[in-house]
Amino acid sequence: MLKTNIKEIYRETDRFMNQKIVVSGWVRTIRSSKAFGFIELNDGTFFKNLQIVFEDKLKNFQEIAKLNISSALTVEGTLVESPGSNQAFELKAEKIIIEGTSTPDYPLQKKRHTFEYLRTIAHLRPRTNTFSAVFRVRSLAAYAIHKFFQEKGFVYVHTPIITGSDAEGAGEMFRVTTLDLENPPRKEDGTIDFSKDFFGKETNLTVSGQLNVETYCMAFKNVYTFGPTFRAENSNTARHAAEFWMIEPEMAFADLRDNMDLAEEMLKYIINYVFENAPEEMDFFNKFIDKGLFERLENVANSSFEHVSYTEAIEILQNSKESFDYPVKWGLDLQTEHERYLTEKYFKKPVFVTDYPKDIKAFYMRLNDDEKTVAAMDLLVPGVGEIIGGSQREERYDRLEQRIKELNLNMQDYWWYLELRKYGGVKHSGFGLGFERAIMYLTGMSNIRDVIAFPRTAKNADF
RNA sequence: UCCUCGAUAGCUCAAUGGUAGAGCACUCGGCUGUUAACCGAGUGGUUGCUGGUUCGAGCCCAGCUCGGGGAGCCA
Repeated sequence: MLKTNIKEIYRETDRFMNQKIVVSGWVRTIRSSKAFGFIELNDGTFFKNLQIVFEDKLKNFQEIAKLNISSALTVEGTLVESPGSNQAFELKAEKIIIEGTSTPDYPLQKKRHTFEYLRTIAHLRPRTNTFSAVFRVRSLAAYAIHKFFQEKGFVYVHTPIITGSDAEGAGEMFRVTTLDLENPPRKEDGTIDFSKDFFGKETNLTVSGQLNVETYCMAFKNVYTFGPTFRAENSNTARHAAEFWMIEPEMAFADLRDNMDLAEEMLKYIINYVFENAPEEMDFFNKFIDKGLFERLENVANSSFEHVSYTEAIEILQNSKESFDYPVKWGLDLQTEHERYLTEKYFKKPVFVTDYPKDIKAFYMRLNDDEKTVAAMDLLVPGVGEIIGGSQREERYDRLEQRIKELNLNMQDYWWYLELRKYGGVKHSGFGLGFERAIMYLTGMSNIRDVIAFPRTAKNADF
């Protein structure tokens, strides 16, 4: 008797055909008549189910026929060719052991549910086809990212989750404190005395590992972080979460062009890896979630990404016949409608927009020779929008110091960041990839809440 | 946070200001190859919350809560 899982049966069918096997899994649906019935069994190892045929010669036939959905079973039997048209093989049951029962009020029907409803049962939704596919792809994509960087010799750095500085002003932060909020210690002037707090200073959850990872970049040359990130923005969109995962590579001796090449190579690598390792899941997305998915991803995997400077992008937008709600003018940031036009209508593929005006970008980005723009890049992709944001970093001590002053940031907070420029500072570049946005792009899922297991968004931290 | 649409049975949705309905799920019965199985019968409701208008409110008005879509912030 061969104990196996359903993935193996699909992948190595010949090895199991006409053999006695044992599988354990959960009931997705039961169809029964007087003397026989069919069970769709899913054991979690594979997207597809295994059809079980059971007949009334089983001692517990009546009991099996009445099982509720999601009951857990161990089935012994022989794998045989199936006369049905929807599956090549099926398991003819000789013994069925009920491992765990379910009840009639099981909230998941055999019918389609809305994603909104499934969010209210986040503990059960991984049992649905869609979430089974999304979260297997998510796992594979995470592995592909590590594989990609490790194969290139990048060192994985775990940057801190709790931070003592407002790293880059990248957004509102979540406070970390052990102070009694009802009655916090106060200084003589009435303000809260954070020297009494756990760390002896104000601390928050990180909004980016970038500044920390740059320190390891100057020691290991090529590094990356991959971890949770927190933004306390009151964002109510399908693309924002308060807790999300971000990949941030950083390369020494690399300019903006090297940076973009890495981003492009990485995205293509992930796409190819997922296609190779989750073909059934990708098929499902293409059929039921986003009918243009294959075409789009194949287009991306097989073509070169576009490159356009911010200044050129402004000209393209100004010369277009589109009527935009927001003004297009050099110096103003691109609006979502502008980004969509560029990537979805004009280029119809991923496009890097580079060299933005310095006033709309972060302090650490390298000032270009024109003194007006910085070596920044955003990667825009059809359907999702901005998926990557990166830059070549300002490696010149005096320039960086000047930018910190100009923006009225506290120089003291950046002393160690500045010292990287003092002791063998070299040109270096990096970017941030929003992991959930990458998963949305890979699967065609349109809401970030449906590509992260337990989404944390404004007014929602259930489960 | 702003704009906009919405909230009715377990789920997905109907219902001119005048008796709250369907499909699916569920329960019972039938069915010897099903594929969201099929056929018959049955159970199931404080119409999101609070207040108002009206002889009468699921429907009209106000506020609130939550959700969808769009925008801002960004990844």
